Amino acid sequence: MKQYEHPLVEAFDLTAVLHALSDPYRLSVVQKLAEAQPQPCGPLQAGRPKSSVSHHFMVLRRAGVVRTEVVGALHMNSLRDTELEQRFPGLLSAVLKAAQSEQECRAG
Amino acid sequence: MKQYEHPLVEAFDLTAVLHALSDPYRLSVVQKLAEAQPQPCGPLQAGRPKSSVSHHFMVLRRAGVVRTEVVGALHMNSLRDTELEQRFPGLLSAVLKAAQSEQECRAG
DNA sequence: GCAATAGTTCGAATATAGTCGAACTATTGA
DNA sequence: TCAATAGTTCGACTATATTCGAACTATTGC
Repeated sequence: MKQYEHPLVEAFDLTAVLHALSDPYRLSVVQKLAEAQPQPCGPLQAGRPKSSVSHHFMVLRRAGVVRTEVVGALHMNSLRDTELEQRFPGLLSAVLKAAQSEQECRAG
Repeated sequence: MKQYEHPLVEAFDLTAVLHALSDPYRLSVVQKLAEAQPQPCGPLQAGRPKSSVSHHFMVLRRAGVVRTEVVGALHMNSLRDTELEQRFPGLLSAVLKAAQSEQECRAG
């Protein structure tokens, strides 16, 4: 039951966080995690091949956006929202609000 | 004195904005514009070749982060901060605060 | 132990981004 | 008109990201 490495809050890099959030699939994952935490990768696959999903989770983890805990056979993902809020106050919530308002705009 | 095209606020794309802000040089440009607006490209070059600077300003413009007005021989750049605030409230200010706090952290 | 499930890793292919010099356009000021 | 300045555009190159299938590891439940 080996666990993942996650960067410390002090080591968060703003451009890495912004880059992690700048991909549509990864942003959708973050939105879904914001609604229900933690979640394994499965329900977040959205039809992609597993290797692609795995890659995107790695990007999110390395940026400090997501924490993954291995629980039995499942890799449970959650947002590092309090840590992000501590390091970059207001950033994640602004992005989540923006993402939601954008979706509502597109919906009409 | 031909002017540039800029996307309408309604056409702003969140992932494009995040991507525009996720590059260290572009983020530094945004920070400098936040301190003094408008500014031509020259003082923001930071030692880069002009073609590279031009490319980054194009990315910022296309995302809606920056507006460029041609004034004589100068291309004056300013942040579209009120428009960004209107479309994605709190986003730009959170990014700017984060960028500044990160710099202060690194400085010690 | 064995099949099924969850997810990673590898490797190769493709796509997107960034970099830079050189040639170009537009404007200014002499 | 001419030289100088500001910035763009082009094209080639490099670097980084993304995608995907296939092989792999770990865990569960039977």
